[in-house]
Amino acid sequence: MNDTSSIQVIDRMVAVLDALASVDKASLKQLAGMTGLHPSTAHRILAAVAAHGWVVRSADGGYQLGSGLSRYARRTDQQDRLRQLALPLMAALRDQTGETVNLVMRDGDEVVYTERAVSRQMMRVEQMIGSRAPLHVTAVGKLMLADAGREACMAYAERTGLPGFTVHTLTSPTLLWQDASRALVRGYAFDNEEAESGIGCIAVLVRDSEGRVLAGLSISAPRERRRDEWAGNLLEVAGRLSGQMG
Amino acid sequence: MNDTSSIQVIDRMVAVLDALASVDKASLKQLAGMTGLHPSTAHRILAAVAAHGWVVRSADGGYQLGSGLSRYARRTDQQDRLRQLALPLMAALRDQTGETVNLVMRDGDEVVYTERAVSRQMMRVEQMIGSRAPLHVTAVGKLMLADAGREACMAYAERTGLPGFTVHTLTSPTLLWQDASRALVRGYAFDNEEAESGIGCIAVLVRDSEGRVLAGLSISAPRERRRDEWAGNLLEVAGRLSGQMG
DNA sequence: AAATTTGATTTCACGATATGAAATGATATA
DNA sequence: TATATCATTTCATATCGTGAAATCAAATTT
Repeated sequence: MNDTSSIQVIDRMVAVLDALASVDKASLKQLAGMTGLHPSTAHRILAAVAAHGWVVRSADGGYQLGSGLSRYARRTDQQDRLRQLALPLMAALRDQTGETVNLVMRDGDEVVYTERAVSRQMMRVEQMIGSRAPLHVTAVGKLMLADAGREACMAYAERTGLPGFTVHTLTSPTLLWQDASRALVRGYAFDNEEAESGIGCIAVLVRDSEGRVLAGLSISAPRERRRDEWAGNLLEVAGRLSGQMG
Repeated sequence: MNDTSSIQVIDRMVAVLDALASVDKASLKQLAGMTGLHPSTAHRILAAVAAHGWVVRSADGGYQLGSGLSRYARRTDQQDRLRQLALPLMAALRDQTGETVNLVMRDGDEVVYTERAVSRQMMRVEQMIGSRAPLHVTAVGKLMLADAGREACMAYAERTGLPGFTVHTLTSPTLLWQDASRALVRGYAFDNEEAESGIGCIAVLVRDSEGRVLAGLSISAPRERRRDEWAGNLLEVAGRLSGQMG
């Protein structure tokens, strides 16, 4: 890893930590050798990161990665784990319904399509992974707005002005809140051609064990092929995911 | 967190990452405010860590912790998770057998007692958490030696000289290898007063899904109370733990 | 549209700070 | 005991990170 950024010490520190991650445990000399750093420099860097619990020293003086690093990983690890756990379940859901299944996460005032299992039919709905959409035009987004509460939802409406995408887009704050809050209570939300004409969705939220929203799960299909019964399947998968996430 | 180590930038970087970890997402100005750093400094530090994937920028320019950090956390997180998962199972095992159950990890040429469920009987075996013992005098240690292979076991024997702790300690390299390798095949190992007179153990290994050894699980009891049947219980718990560890 | 504000980013001269050679300590090895 | 090996500390030096200020980019107001 010879990436170089603007701060030398940080690059070197990353090199040391990477070296340490690749071997579980190492002596100062080994680490200095692996990174090409002067032992004195490696020592100083290790002492600095050790002071923050990022590395610990075992009885024989060897260095190991410490538990202090896990506080940063929790969130991102959780997302990776969720993705991994979700993928097979999403594929199964795609096979049951024949339609595209999306795993969607929130970023600011948008949802991001994070993972998907694409329908195998000729006519199908397909979002690019990484693509984005405003909260109020997607089924998942509406659930997330509702979950954030009336106040936050209204603030969102004011902030964005609820731009219309189709004639069906909910562009009135009160209508949006009504629709969203009802969906939240019900447990699943619809998108009736609110983002794109001819396309309909059903979505549910995936939560962690403390009830915090991690992501949304949705099925996107041509409007006339969408079946309301799929809500049940979605809820079951979401429940299973919630259970599997610590 | 005003810990100060020997390297200023690293302290500041930790402060920035901690701030970021506490809020999920933040702007440059917010982070500079939270850490008391000059925006310019915060910006440079963020750019440096971003170059290594430690933080990422979302669509609206906000900073978030990135997945680049998870590579460091995997190992230590795994240990924490194992401990958490093991504790209730260990308590159940303690209640079934009435004896002390230990979760033991390897560190160099020693095993470390990491977690335990202590027997409630008047006469019981009790190791301090964090205490250590050489590999060849413990049941878990012998399994780990065998798992590392004949060569590594012999190297260990040469390196340490297999110091004797009791008259029962295996101080001959070939006897040690025989005993250990047989135990590995069988799936569980005994310690017949090899570490301390009057104390006997049974132990098994806990592995991850790829078969790597994560830890050992042992029951320690006064020699005459030890029951060979406990091996079955231990194996069942170890298997369940292996299954629950990704 | 133009003007204003706010925040992000870049620049740059300065001096604090990380550097690494060498000395010292601490342990293992012969 | 002597010798070697590795970890740690010291310290003079120049490098490297710093932060004030300038610039750039957007959002907001007039």
